[in-house]
Amino acid sequence: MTTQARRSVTIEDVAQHAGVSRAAVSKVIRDAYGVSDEMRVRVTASIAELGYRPRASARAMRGSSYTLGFEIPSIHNHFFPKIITGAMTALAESRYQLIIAPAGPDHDQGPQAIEVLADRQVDGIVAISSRVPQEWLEELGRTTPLVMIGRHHASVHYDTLVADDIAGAALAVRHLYDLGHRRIVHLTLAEGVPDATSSTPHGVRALGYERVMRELGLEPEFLRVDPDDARGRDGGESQAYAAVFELLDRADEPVAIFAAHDELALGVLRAVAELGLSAGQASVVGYDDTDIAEHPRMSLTSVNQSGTRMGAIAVRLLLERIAGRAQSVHEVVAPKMMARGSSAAPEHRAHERRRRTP
Amino acid sequence: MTTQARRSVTIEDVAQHAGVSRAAVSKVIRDAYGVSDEMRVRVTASIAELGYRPRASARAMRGSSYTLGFEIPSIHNHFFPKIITGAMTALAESRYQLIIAPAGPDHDQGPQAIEVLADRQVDGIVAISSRVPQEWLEELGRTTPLVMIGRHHASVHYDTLVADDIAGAALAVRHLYDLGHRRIVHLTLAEGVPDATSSTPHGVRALGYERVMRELGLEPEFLRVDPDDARGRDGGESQAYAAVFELLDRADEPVAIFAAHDELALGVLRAVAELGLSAGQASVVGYDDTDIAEHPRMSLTSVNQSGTRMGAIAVRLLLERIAGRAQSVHEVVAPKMMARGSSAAPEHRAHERRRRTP
DNA sequence: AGAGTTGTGTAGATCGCTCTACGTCCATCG
DNA sequence: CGATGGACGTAGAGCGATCTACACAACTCT
Repeated sequence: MTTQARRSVTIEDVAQHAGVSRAAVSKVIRDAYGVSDEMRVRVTASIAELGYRPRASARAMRGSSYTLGFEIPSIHNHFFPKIITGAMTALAESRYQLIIAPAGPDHDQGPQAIEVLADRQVDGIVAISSRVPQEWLEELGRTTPLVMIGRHHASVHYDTLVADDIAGAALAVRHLYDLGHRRIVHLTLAEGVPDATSSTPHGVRALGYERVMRELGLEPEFLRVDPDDARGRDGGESQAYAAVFELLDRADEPVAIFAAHDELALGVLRAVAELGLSAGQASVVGYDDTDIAEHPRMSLTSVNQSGTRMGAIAVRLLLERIAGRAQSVHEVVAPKMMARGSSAAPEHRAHERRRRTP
Repeated sequence: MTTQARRSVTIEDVAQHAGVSRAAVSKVIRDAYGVSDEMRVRVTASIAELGYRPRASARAMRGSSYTLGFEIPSIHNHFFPKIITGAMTALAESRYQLIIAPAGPDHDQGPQAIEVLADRQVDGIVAISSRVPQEWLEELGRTTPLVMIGRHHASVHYDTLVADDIAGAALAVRHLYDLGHRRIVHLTLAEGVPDATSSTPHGVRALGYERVMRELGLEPEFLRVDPDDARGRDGGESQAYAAVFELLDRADEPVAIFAAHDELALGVLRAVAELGLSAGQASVVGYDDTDIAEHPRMSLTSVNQSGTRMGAIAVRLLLERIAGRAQSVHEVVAPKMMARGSSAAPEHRAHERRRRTP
């Protein structure tokens, strides 16, 4: 294990050490056709002895970089780590490595993080950001294998993977309805926020919410927050808190709140906690079933869209694409309801009319 | 904005379009010396018109890839995103991009994630994993700018950045002592787990704990968990839960538990919640002050080591290194106590001797 | 005026790998 | 026995950038 400090060991060094050509070494490390057993053994030994590691950037120039890139819109939303975990597990035995490019705090940096990956010549990209124009993605998908998570529209040049958000929203609303709630408010992103178009998870959840509410003969009631308002990099938790605090403070009857994702739901729970309301007085349902939801102190009812499975599927789709599949695929996974303590049968507040201000 | 689908636009295309040499274009994009205003304008225009983006892998072959790599040991520990956030903010105005390589679920993959970054020819690496041998890092630091977070030992070939874990542990213990607690248990990682040597955060916290306990005339009492036991990728939360459940179930007197990090503390809180104990009966202090600690439903007392600041400092150190600084630096940041509801003055349990089993 | 400076641009080598094309050896076959 | 074809290796071009020279003006000094 002689390691020379100055310049690190290249394929040339290995070739010389093994007494063969560069091409031969290349074949061995790529497990390509045309290598005898004897040669494979010899080269492998040299590689080990010299501690050689092929440089991804050099490989990327002609062949592949053996790297898959994941773009995640926010490093704070605990849902994304689930996807990554699923992806890493799926990738464990493969020769591919995974790197993550987080989108910057300025949310308009939609494509930027994805470009970072493309510039790095990754062999394929999984992206989640909903704030990226469709055409832009089509363009990218034309040259790079691409899987978009959370796009309800199928595409020609890239694969899409999405949870059935209509069904998920229905699960949430029905759960609350079955508990006995009749005032069910949907907390979601402000219109104008690019996420909220109909093809995005939030947009579709809102749609599903509205649809089920009407089916149930209830009047939809939206509460919208704009996470961009906050320079507070918390994904809307504090906006949700403020908006819901006001709403709940005003309300005298039981209210159920269906938040478009757990981050928002946490803000809701904060307001509920500060107002000292019970789950019956203010029921909360989140979306994503992030790790923390299950904690007994949180006990947040949430819709699970199995992030780990999505991560694994995304990887599978991407590898298929890289392997050559031409036509695009649109996969949909089914969500599950996770009922917990934050939602309960409606319970009327004591008659002393309480009102507080933050 | 004519974008040719087939082969993407290279520096050669830009050069031809602008009627200059490749070298000239290269100078412009690197903002290098020897470009006239007139040329800069012309080239910039061509770049914009063609939608040219330099490929990081090609750049990396001779120059730099303008990429910094962050290795994080676990995608689940909510402390690390804080560091990333700080780093991204610090990097916002620079030409450098940030990518993340998460360590795999198998914890022995210490160096692997770091190697992934090194193989990608990043210009510098910030790594957090404590499960990497010192010599290995020295070797790496010899060839690549490297900042290690959470290493208490200074090094010759890389910079180190650490919070004062002795002081942090003292803050935690003193806080509990001042509340009136006398039985203060330290929940930390099992010996044998590589993290727990004296140079790692957990090792040093344990050391600090022991030291302060003795100063206060109290007997240290360790409770150790081994996160590797769990194939449960939860960073020890479930082990912590199990261990503490048993301890608390047995105890009749108030117990204070100082957990080595918030992830463990959440497990403790889970046990506390299930046993229905008050903060006075079982006080909990965590470490890292992750986002969730501050939530009123959690209200976890925790030691804050300002992850965002650490991220920003790490970036600064790395950029200094890249710029040429030769001798290594060892920075220490001071922790802060965040007292919240999970810790309270000891309160004796009601006399009916309760005992439950999971 | 000749010799330095600057300032600006280009040519061409080079980074470390992969890939195509081709050469060689050897066994098999008509 | 020469042709055929498969197995195994090698040579050398090429990927897209950067970087080191160096050329050529246009100025500025003696």
